[in-house]
Amino acid sequence: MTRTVTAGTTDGGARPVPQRLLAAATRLFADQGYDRTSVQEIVEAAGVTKGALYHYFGSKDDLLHEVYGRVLRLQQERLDAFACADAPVERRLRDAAADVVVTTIENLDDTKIFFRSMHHLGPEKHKQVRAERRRYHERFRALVEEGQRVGVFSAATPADLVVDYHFGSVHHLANWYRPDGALTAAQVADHLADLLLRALRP
Amino acid sequence: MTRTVTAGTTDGGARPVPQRLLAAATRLFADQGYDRTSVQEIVEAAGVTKGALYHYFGSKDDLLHEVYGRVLRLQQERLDAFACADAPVERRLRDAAADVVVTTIENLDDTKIFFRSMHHLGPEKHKQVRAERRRYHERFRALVEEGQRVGVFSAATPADLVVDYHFGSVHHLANWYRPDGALTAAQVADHLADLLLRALRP
Amino acid sequence: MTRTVTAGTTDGGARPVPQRLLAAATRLFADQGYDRTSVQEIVEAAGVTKGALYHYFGSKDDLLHEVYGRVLRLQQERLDAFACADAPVERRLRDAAADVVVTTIENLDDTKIFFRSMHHLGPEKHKQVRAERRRYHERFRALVEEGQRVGVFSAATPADLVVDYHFGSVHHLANWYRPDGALTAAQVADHLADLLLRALRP
Amino acid sequence: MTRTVTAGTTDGGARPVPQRLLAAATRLFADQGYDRTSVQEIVEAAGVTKGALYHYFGSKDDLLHEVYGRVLRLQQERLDAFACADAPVERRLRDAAADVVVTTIENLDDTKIFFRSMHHLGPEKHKQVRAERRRYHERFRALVEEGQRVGVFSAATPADLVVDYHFGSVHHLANWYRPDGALTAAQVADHLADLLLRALRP
DNA sequence: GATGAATGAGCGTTCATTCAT
DNA sequence: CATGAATGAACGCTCATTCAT
Repeated sequence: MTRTVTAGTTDGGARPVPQRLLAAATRLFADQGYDRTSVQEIVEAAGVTKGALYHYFGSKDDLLHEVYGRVLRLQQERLDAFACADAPVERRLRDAAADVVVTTIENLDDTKIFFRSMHHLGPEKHKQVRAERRRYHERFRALVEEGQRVGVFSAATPADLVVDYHFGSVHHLANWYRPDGALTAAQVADHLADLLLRALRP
Repeated sequence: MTRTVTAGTTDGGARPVPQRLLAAATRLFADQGYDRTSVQEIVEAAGVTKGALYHYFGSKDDLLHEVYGRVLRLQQERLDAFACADAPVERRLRDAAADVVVTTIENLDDTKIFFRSMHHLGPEKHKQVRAERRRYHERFRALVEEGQRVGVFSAATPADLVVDYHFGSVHHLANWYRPDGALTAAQVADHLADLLLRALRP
Repeated sequence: MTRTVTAGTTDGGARPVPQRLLAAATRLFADQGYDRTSVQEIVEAAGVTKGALYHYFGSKDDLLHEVYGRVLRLQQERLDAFACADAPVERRLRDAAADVVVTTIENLDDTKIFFRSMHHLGPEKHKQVRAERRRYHERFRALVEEGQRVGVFSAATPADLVVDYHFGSVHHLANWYRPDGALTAAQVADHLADLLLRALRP
Repeated sequence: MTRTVTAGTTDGGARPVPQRLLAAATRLFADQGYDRTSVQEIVEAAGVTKGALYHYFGSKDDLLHEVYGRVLRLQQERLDAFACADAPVERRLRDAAADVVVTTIENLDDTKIFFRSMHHLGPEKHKQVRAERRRYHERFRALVEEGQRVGVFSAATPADLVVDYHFGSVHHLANWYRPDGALTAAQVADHLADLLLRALRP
């Protein structure tokens, strides 16, 4: 029951309330988990009251759903761009595989939320997110299958499993990657894409 | 599925109370998440009362900690066995990589809990689990490094990253693997170990 | 169902805003009760915004008070007309008793609100309504007493009690009368007036 | 989800907690209405905490349901006793009609709640209460019909309507009867039963 | 060893009302 | 005239934990 947001606040150039709420919720959900984050904490972090939150969002669950919508839209768009590029399939897969790593690292909070809190969505929203996730998976799988068909990738492993293998490592980034660590996002992306392509060598 | 009776069973033939509680908690935590599972649900599922739970466990948190202890112990033991085996390093790594997949699938509930509920542990228990997890990671990494040193594995990718790559896919199993799906645990393990080894080909 | 336009209608042909609000509130209060009806629901049903409601009415409470005012005025007027008619007292009482039944059934929503929501009015409005109600009661009682005095009605029962006996059954209509039931409003009115007159036979 | 209450408190001879809660709720519901009475008020009046209330009752709604259960049971039992008595039908109806007045006056709070708050029950409980109420109505109607059949009562009015006529006045008692008024409960009962019987004279 | 009544703090949510525009 | 964002207080309810028995 998300209400459409048309205008923002005017007080002193601050970001509009719904965006402030979404940002606060994203950070808190990622840090503490969905269940451990109270609505009170969110509104305090955003500097508004509960009433304001429920003016823009139908429920705490809705807030989570919005986060999912944002990250799903972003990733799908980027994947589409790479998959449709005019390049050999091994190049397109490599670029897509590396890009999802970079994008994930740049939005680590969203990713943490994505994989840890999916089951907190109500059944209907859960189903919707799973469907969008599925589309994403299949787009990626199509690339792998294309490469296997034309013979540049080994067909020893089912394409589905290959996709889950790679996404597993992407998902796992939220568990170990630290921005102040030894590797930049681009370096990690390069290595992980490399591992995928090497694993697919015929 | 162990049936070892260690402490005072009162109602002849049933498993002792602490084990019944642990089993009930494991299933419920995996199905609904730690926060969504009430102590009341656990004791009802185990067929005891709250008093009994608090007799054996100091807190709900303790219950979770016990689950972690069990799975960590199990995985460490198995890895140690494979790592110390008398075989070429590529064989030892392959066996270890495949075994963690099988073990994970056989204990999917524990794995779900492991990755989704770590942040529910209190700080000191959290630290303890992370330390044990680290030891496990390093044991595995040592195998990769050994292979790289002796030249049977490519050294293009840092060993740490290789380990996280593989464990990412293992962790991800809880998100997609279904016992009634197309592939058996052994087949999945074979494929994933294969992908790892192929990615490491010099 | 009046279509009298008293104040600034803006959107050609629709009833003015205050009347739309009052009608919406009446229906909702009767269906769900005063407390279960939110101001938001009322304004949505009336097709206006909250600001508009608070422009015309001081509070939600005010809305309820208006409903009371309308029904009280209507019933008092009708009773006065029957009581002052030029006819024998038994005829006048009978007609008045039957008319209040018909009027009540024709405005069942108002009646539901009347008896269920009186205690939701603020103290001074409550007192005011009770006073008007009292006047109505006394007007009716006067008819009974008149008949008792002239001997056409039995004086075995105090007139006050007779009035409450009849009004009890009128009040109760909202609990059981259904427009699609076996009896028309007129038939019910006839029967109830009959019972009253028969009970008063000397 | 009412839990069965097996034992009470031991501190100082006070009534057990569930009974204290029920008594407090009854009084408050009658005085202020169901919606206007907060759970907080109830527990404060009963001298316990919310947790205690929810230990014994599944919901606020449950509390209301218990009140209904008590009054329905009581009235049905009394009606049954009078209806089955060994006496002419006019005597049995008169006694039953008078008794329900006395019982109602003695439990005016319950009656207020009964007629004003029925629609606050959830659909399932509502249906159940309506069914029990229906049984009561039919038992009473059977008495009227019996009298009409044997000719001691006029058959001019449908028996159903006669019953609603009388119950209307009983229901209405909560709106006007005051214990410190001019009439005792027995006197009011006598008069109202009288009116009913006189209305039914052939 | 085990019970279950009771606590107390906190939860997500609702809502009549206000007020700058 | 009318809007709708925002408030602030209250709501019904949950739950891990304690403790007298």
